Amino acid sequence: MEQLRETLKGHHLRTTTCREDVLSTFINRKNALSHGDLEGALGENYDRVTIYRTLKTFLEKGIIHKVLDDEGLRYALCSHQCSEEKHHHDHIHFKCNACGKTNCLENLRIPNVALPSGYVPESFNLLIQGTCPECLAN
Amino acid sequence: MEQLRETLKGHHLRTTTCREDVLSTFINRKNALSHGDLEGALGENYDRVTIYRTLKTFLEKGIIHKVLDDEGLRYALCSHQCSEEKHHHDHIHFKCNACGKTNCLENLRIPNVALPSGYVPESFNLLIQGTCPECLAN
DNA sequence: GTATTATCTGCAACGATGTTGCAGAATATT
DNA sequence: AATATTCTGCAACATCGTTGCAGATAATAC
Repeated sequence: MEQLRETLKGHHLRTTTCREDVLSTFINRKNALSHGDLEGALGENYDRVTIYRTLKTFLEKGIIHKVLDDEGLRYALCSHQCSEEKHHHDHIHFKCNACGKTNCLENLRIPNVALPSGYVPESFNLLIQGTCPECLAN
Repeated sequence: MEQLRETLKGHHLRTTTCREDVLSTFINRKNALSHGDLEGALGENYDRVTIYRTLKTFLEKGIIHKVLDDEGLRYALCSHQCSEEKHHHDHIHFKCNACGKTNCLENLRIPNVALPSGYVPESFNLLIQGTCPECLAN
């Protein structure tokens, strides 16, 4: 509760109930969420547009980042502290084909790739699909 | 021309002018294309819906595969021979932030990633963003 | 070459997704 | 408590993607 406010203040955002609720939804569910997921969870309390704008704001402020899989666009919390100025961009995301959930594997580094000459890389984004530990156990 | 027909026949598809045109657009432009790109190129000749269905069919038959970047969904030719039964899934895509084009780096392998225990990977998809050789030269 | 069958295409309508402008509401500041 | 700032909800719109159906086209059989 109090922590949510801290996060918002730390990114120079006013604390509103919508922002608190969106943020806590990201924290409670641990996987990446689409706009639709959030609308499903909070849609009765807030307007679709407000949720879109909240996501956009969180993106710009570096609170969340985009996650892409074969189904489309989702968002996940940035655990490395990102800010408006400096985004930490390299991510590995794992999507489970059984439960459909996608999450961010925080502590892994993407190994170096030997690109053909002339290609100058700036950011890397690796999506691995397979089976997650929870689904493997069942 | 003749080659297009061969490709279509090889995937058990009827040769229609729309399919030939979509396929040759993929071959001529070498980068990944969105539905909008194809609509821009062929939209005066074919209905939007037909282009959507052509893409869907090509996907199912393993002629093209999805390419995702931060802007959305595109498609690129499968150069490794994919079929309806067996798709070759591991890809490295490079998106140039200068010209905006995305293409598939065919001959690279994605290096192994040491996943936490319990994660069973099936396919890998790496998106690298940066500057491409053409834009670097200019 | 013509008839038959299977498939593809265009049209219309619809649903989902995402954006913009603006007035009123809520927050932070004094 | 008053003010300035910024958020939110509403309405309207633009884009993207899907479905049903009738007519057109391609492959097959004759």
